[in-house]
Amino acid sequence: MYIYDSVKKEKREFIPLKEGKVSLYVCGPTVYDDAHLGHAKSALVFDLLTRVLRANGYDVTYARNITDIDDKIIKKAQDQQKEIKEITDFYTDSFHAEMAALGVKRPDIEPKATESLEAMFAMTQKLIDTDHAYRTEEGDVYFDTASDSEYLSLSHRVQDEDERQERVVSSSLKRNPADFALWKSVKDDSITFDSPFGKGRPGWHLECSAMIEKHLATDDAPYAIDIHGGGADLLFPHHENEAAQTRCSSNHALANYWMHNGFVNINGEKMSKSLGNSFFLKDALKEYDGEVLRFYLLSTHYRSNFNFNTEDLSTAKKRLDKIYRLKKRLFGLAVNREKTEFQEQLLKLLSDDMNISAALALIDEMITVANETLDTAGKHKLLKRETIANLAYIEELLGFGVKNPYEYFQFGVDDATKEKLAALIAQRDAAKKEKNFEESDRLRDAILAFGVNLMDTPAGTFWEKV
RNA sequence: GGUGCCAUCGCCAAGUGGUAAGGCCGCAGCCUGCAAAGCUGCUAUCCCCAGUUCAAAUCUGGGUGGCACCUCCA
Repeated sequence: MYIYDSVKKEKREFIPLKEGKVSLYVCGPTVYDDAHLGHAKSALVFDLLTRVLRANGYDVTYARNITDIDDKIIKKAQDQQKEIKEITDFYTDSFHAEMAALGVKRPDIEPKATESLEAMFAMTQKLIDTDHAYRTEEGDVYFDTASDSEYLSLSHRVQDEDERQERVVSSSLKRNPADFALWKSVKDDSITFDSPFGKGRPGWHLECSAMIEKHLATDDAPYAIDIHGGGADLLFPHHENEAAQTRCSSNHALANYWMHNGFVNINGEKMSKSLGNSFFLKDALKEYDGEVLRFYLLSTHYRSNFNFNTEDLSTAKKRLDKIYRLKKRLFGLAVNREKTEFQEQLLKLLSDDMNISAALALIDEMITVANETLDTAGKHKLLKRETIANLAYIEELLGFGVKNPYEYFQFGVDDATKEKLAALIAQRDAAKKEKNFEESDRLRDAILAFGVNLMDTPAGTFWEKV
């Protein structure tokens, strides 16, 4: 297994801290709004990673947090006059539902900030005790970046001279502009949490470090966890700060490997609230099968920036369709788990920093060979058995082709339409039988008008939603 | 301004020193009553310039063009 380490900036052979085991932590969503395609990309990438690691025999513990304390959440709660929990539960539930639609498996651990406050207090206290953090007159607790000689070693940033020299600006009582909050004191009567440092809210960066210590870290290793992942934008400052907190409050560095997934843009532009081009998953899932979105978002290497557009999406669907059509040809035959050369090669390609393009090329090749053989020698027992095993392997490793192939091709078609189509097809079959091709072609046009494709096969006539 | 990433067929996209994967689109053909699906065949010398090398898309230097991050952000 090889992984590109985005901190060391090179592809490295993956060697776990503990033989046979992998601890993985990924920064999850802040649940104050609906998830967009970027959240989906990140979740999909690390879902694939865990599948590949497990296929390689590793015992993986995968944690992805839910940030349920945040100024934006609090603001929304205040605006809508709701309890903070009402907001976070709502968006957490929809996040889970949408991830399920994408075939993203639930992480083993899903820690929430609200359930990890004690761990955050402990870490903050430790940092204060060791002079890596300080309290201001206003009651805030800041991490003292100057106290960490390795600060910025993660993102390889060079601290600006002016920035370093800059003195405390107006309201802030920070010693250094780069210092970040571990605990933000809140004096008004808005939503706060009690802590040994007074009423307030925890800093965002603190949450991940504390959760990792609480749920995943092993003390006798040089790193708390094997792999830390997240979106490319999190490297600085979020991960930099996380790493600093952990380094200064424990006897280990945070993570041995760092993985950052590329961004999803819409028509060449970054998704953002201000541009008004955020593409929410809930909207995408109304129009497209979750598995099509999964296939599309995973079809480009995880580190590349991804330019979402509907043309490429439909191209991706056509590629996924091929898997399902082959599945249709073998529908009803007994599933088996026979090991094949193809499976070995597929895993090898995905184990090379998740080379999805090479993996998909291999799959297409397998499909073509299978179709070709089925065309010419329909009774090929061994090939059928192996192909079924290969498709099952693709389902497990990549999560592609997991649905019933007939239902897959009926996405978004209501029952009334299905009945109409069935009736029209029956009429057309009858006309064909009488060799009344004028009538059968007329009926075909009527069927195609429903936005479906028609295909005559030895097993009968079937339609597919285009 | 600082730091970093990228530039491969009409589109998407692998390959990172040994002579260009795959998908979509297109064209021709097989199959089909005709289609659809499936199959076969055809389609690029890798942004520009210079260099290193027996050999470069792949390394080095210089251009040009795009993008990201710089303390809200997957």
